[in-house]
Amino acid sequence: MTWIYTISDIERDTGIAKDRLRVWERRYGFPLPQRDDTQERVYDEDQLLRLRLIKRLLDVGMRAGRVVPMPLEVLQREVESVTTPIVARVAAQEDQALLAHLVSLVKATNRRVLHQTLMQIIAERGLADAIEEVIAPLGAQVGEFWLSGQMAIYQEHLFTAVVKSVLMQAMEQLPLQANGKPPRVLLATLSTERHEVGLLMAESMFAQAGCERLSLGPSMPLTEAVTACLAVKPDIFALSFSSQNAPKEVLSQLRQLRGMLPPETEIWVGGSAVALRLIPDAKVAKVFGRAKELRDAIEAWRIARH
Amino acid sequence: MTWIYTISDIERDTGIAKDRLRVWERRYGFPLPQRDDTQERVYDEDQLLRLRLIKRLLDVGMRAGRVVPMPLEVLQREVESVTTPIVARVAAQEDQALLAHLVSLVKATNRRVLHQTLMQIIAERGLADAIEEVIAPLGAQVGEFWLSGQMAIYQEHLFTAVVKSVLMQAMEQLPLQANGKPPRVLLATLSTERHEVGLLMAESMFAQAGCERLSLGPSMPLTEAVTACLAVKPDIFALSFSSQNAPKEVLSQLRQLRGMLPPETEIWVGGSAVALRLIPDAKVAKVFGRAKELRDAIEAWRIARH
DNA sequence: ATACTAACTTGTCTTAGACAAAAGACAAAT
DNA sequence: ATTTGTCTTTTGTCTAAGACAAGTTAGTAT
Repeated sequence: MTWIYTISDIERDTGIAKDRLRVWERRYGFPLPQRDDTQERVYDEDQLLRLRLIKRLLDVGMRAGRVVPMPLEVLQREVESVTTPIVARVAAQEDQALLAHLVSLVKATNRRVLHQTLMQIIAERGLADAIEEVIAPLGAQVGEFWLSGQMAIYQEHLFTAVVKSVLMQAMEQLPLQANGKPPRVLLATLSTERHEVGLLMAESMFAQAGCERLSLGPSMPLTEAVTACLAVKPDIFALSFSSQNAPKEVLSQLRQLRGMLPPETEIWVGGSAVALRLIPDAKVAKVFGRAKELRDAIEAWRIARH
Repeated sequence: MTWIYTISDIERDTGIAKDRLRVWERRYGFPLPQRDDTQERVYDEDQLLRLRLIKRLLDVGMRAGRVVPMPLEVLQREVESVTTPIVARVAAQEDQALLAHLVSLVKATNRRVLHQTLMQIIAERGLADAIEEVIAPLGAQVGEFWLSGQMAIYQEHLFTAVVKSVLMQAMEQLPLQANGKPPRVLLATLSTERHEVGLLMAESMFAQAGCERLSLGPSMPLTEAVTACLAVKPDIFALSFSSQNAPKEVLSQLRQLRGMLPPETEIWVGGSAVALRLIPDAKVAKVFGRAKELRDAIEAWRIARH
């Protein structure tokens, strides 16, 4: 079965605005969709696939003029060279077999066994290490498979659903005595961000450290996040940005936030958004690349403040 | 503090496309935003509030030409007359005090007590009744408060986060022997839908009935939902549509689905979308207005098939 | 090397016109 | 009294090309 898509479909799927698609067509000659009987654009599967890859490369900071005209094979090579090192980096050698097994569970849509296996890994290694060593790398790998067309979207959704459920369950099962300690943390994701898993992983790290936490969930408008922060007055406002976010958007939002929040509220950010690597110093926000840094930082905060 | 908004901000917040905002301005004279130094539209808080109410009325089927020019007070009256009966209907008299208490917990952002109270209610009444009698009505009430400006968005997000966590926890705690029975159910929300809670409530009902279930989570593209369904081959494909969905969009998606799925796969839909009330017969999909109907339908399915 | 300016890139806004699909109105037929 | 068919109006979304600001790169001067 081969599908065709309207410009709205393409916008919804890729997150590339209609205006942007039209102007690429005008400037770079791609995508050049067919037209239907009323002269409206009709895109095909190949173009959608290419556009997904293009979006990924733009998200890591490449420029449209270079990326948009690339043929499919070049795009695939570039995307692979961008994502593979990340996956290789995050997973330790001895866990590669485990990861391969988990990936096969995702591909087999075996929800129950996947859930059980992950819960068991958490029980063995502890929540923080399980996230750092297994769940986060697995997420990166699933994302890569989806992007390269080796995994259907529904399998990726299934994986996300299982991880959400596992993390929530694990947080509830943490020993109660480890609860309610400072710092008080408010967690959220800003309005453009729809990926909830990164936020849940961060929340899990705070939960394991016994912090008093309040998660607003995904997609808070910036102004509302400020309102929430002024009402809740947390010690730390923690945000997660996935690689789907445009770098300039991320930086501008963070700068706005820093300006609107009282200086005693620290802003901590994490996630795979490239923009985070560009944040110059700790004046705007504290950036976390790996889960373990977060654990250390909570420790450091407690020593500094108490 | 008073904020101003660009046309992009308004689109993100209300879900009304830029084109639509511009054409309303041309045709109905509202919203008539200020212009900044480069002649770009600048909207204010009042206009945003009015547009939110307008969106709600359009979602229940009113026409733009009538609704868009309405002054604020009329809009508020209309919205109230549309939502109040729903809230009044779903909550039993004896639970009104409990609901008021829960609402006050949401307003006080008291996550922990809200979570505990809801878990306790589930323990007392069972998952299905707790949803039907308390959680669903509470959700309707929170939504109404948000819409009328009596509750901040972050409080609504907080409520959503707590409900998600409570339902997931409750599902995990269900007795194991009640698991894995037919019908096999695949759950999802289509691409335009971002509200996950309705889906979780449905999943909870299936879980309590012991069904083997697989949730794909929110925002599946239609074509991918079909792919998933063909791969998983469930007895029932369950979908949730919130009132945010445009009626014609919902109906068209359901008709497409019915055409693409094998006839032995039943389509069950629920949620507050108005379009669902328009579905003529059971040929396209089975519609559920209340949680209890779902329980009966599962029972009926089992009797019919086994 | 560093800093400053100039040129280029790129996304998003602008305009106004066209049109298809949905909804409403209304008459004719059952 | 309800249904059916046709005509009109409403409404959202598409189209085009131009403008421009913010970001990036390149080139020159210090």
